Amino acid sequence: MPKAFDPQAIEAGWYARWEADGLFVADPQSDRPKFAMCFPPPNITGELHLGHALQTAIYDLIARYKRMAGYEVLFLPGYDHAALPTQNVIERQLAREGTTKEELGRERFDARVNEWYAQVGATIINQLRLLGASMDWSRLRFTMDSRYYRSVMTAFVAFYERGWIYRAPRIVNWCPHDRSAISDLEIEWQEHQDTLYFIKYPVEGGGEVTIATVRPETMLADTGVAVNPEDARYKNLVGKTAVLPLVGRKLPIVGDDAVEKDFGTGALKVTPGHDPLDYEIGQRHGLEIVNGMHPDGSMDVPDLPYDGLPGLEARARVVADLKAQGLLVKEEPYVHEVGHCDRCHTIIEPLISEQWWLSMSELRDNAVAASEAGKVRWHPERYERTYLDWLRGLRDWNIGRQLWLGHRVPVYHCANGHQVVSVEPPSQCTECESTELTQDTDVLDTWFSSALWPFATLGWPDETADLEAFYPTDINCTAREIIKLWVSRMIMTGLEFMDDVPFEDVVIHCVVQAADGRRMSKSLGTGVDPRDLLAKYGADALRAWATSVAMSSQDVRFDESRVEGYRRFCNKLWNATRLVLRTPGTPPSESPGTLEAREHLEDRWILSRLSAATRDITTGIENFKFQDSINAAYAFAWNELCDWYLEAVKDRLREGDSAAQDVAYFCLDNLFRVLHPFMPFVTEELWSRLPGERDYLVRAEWPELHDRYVDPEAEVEFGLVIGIVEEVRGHRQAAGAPPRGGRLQLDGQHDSLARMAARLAQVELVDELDRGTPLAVVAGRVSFPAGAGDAQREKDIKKLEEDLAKVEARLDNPEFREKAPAEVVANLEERAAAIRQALARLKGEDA
RNA sequence: GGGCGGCUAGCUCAGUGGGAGAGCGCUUGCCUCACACGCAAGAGGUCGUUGGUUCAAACCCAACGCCGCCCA
Repeated sequence: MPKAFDPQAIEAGWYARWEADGLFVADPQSDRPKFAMCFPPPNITGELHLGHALQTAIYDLIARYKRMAGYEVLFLPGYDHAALPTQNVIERQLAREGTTKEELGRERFDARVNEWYAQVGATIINQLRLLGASMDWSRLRFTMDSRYYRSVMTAFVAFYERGWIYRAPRIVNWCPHDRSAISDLEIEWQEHQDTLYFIKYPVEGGGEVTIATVRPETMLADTGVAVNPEDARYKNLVGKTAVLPLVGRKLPIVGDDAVEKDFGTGALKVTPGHDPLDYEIGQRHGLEIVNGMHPDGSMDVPDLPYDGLPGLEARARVVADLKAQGLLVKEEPYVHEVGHCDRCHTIIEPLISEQWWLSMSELRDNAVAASEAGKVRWHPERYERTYLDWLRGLRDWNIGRQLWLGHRVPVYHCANGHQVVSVEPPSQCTECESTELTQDTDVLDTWFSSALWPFATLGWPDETADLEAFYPTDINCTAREIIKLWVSRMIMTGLEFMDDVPFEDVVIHCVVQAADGRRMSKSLGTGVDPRDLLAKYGADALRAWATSVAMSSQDVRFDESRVEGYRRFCNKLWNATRLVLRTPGTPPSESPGTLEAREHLEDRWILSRLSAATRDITTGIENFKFQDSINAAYAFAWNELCDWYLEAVKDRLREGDSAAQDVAYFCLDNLFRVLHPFMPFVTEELWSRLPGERDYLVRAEWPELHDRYVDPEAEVEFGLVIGIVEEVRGHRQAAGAPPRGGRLQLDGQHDSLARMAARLAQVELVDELDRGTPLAVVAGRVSFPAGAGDAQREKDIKKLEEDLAKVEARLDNPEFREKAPAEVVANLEERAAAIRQALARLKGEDA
């Protein structure tokens, strides 16, 4: 067995064996209780990032734990076509090649997309394997698979037939680069240094009104002017008509409460075609809607010199012309938030557009009711409120996108203007029997298809065995920002089509930031590639780190040294196993387990600690407090098993003592089991090296809590041994004595413990100290030949005296004695006594 | 403007009412026949500020300050 742990040497081999032996394939017919999770499908835009690694680690730890705990586990993988981002990636590639999708045409573009799917899909799958994700690859799903496609179409048609899908013109967020509507959840707000322009609009019958705007080019589509009816400055203008400069259009002046008196001049130009608030004002006052923009963001103002100009150029021309006409009153610097497409970073233009909408009223109400009935539990709980607040204010969902990539809306238009909606392409119009049918060119918002993920992946709308066995799934784990985009929508569609919530627990994990607190992103150069970390530290270390931070109450800054720490932990496990394995003689045939005849204190102690650790690790996972689990396992393995137990039994092991072997193997066996969900590779490897017939650790049983090994007496006694050893070492080092040697005098009360301590501390036991300066320790006195630690003793005495003063001050307070619980008072008194005793020994008085 | 989270050791973070913790880093001594990816011993913190509740506050309440996220 090599001296050091090398993750690269073992990881690929184990994953291949697990997969080849079908350990992750779920059986819907199994008698075991079912446990299912559908992995959130990563976007097929490229490689997985550190956030995916963290999420995968959480999912997989739960999957592996449940598998060991006796469940039939389905952990279903897949990926998402992510229409808008993927189209962006491919368009960028085409641009580098000097072409465009329009030049390519639909058909060749589709071929190109399919190539991309194959390539990136393979990359994603490979990365999930490298992380050790125990996914059922036989059930791999892609949102563009033909089966999945049919699920999406079926859902659309079902909604349509309920009358919830309709087409209507509304203000939407338009990305001029992608030439598509996007969701308001896909907008990034950035602060811009802009200019606020003050422009005079003449009023018919004399006078003028000055408005303020940061987007003067949109004035070309103005259809009104609005003022607050309470505003004394403008009261007399309401009902009059302004004349739009540069255009000459007549603009009714209306009074509307939505106008802020304090902004700009208090008078607002109203552009219902290009601003959501203006749209509402326009609706209230019956103002005309003018669309002044082409889909690519250039101006659509026929007969005006600005027609066809890109937005910013039009702005410059408009401003120059206004200035020339003396209508530009002034310009002021102005800082405000501007919306950008979160995929291509183009400035979003609100514009009026005809879109497909899904009515949310009933879906929303059902989802709210389900939540209020407690059918979904949130971890941490506070996210339930965030979710509900958003849900209650939910408006109809724009499900249409004007993209080339995605699920085409299953709406077919016939030559006579009829509309047929059908899962399969119809051969003729249902109304006029025309066979000239063309499919609507819109595709669906990607979230429409991913909203169906927990049941479409299981075969819906067919009544499959998987659906029967595994729906509803159990847990969904994701980042905050996905709650609205995805989690809420899965809950709504699950209730609608499956009549049940898609999962019972929602686990929200933290977001990993760069070390300097900035967002991790490739474009900022702040990203960390998980593959580099895997190469340096191994999958186990990366996963252990991920699970230790995932449930932090706020986002965490990435700290590579913590990943490195877990690699060292793997190495520690490796070497602890080496130590036990080199034990001579035949290992106990029935190990682990025949541990009833325990004579040695250290055996009783470590088994008691093992029981406590197992309990902490198990409850940590059950309560989604993964950091508690990994911390408990780490502390047990390193600070108890390695630092104390193995040190204490080294001699026994060397002599082939079968009880010590038995306990040591039992502890390692159990430790590898409870660590397996966190660090699957190294635990599988080491477990397989333990003696005896062994199947895979993947399907070994989760350990019981071993209550019979809980042994408070052993914990107290071994605690004393530890105390003596630490004190001896402390004094020895303070005295500048060599690491071994010195003398310890027995006190007659703790002699057997002192003997064990003397062995561990490598100090000589004597009946009577004869020279050197004696120093007191719990079980006697210790002395060292050279120097002796007077300075240390003085420090110790001082510290103890301070402690004692604090404790006594509290005990002297009559109110404390009166009102505090009796056990608290007793506990404090014990502490005071212990400190006094220690002081007495240190001062050389006999206690 | 509203909401949420955070402020604890040099760094990254645990810790929900009675003795301030971990990992890494730092100092010192050790290649002790599992491990130098190690062993041992240490140093280091008025728990953001100010009030309040309580016999007792890092923890509960209020206000404020700063950092971050979400929504408008």
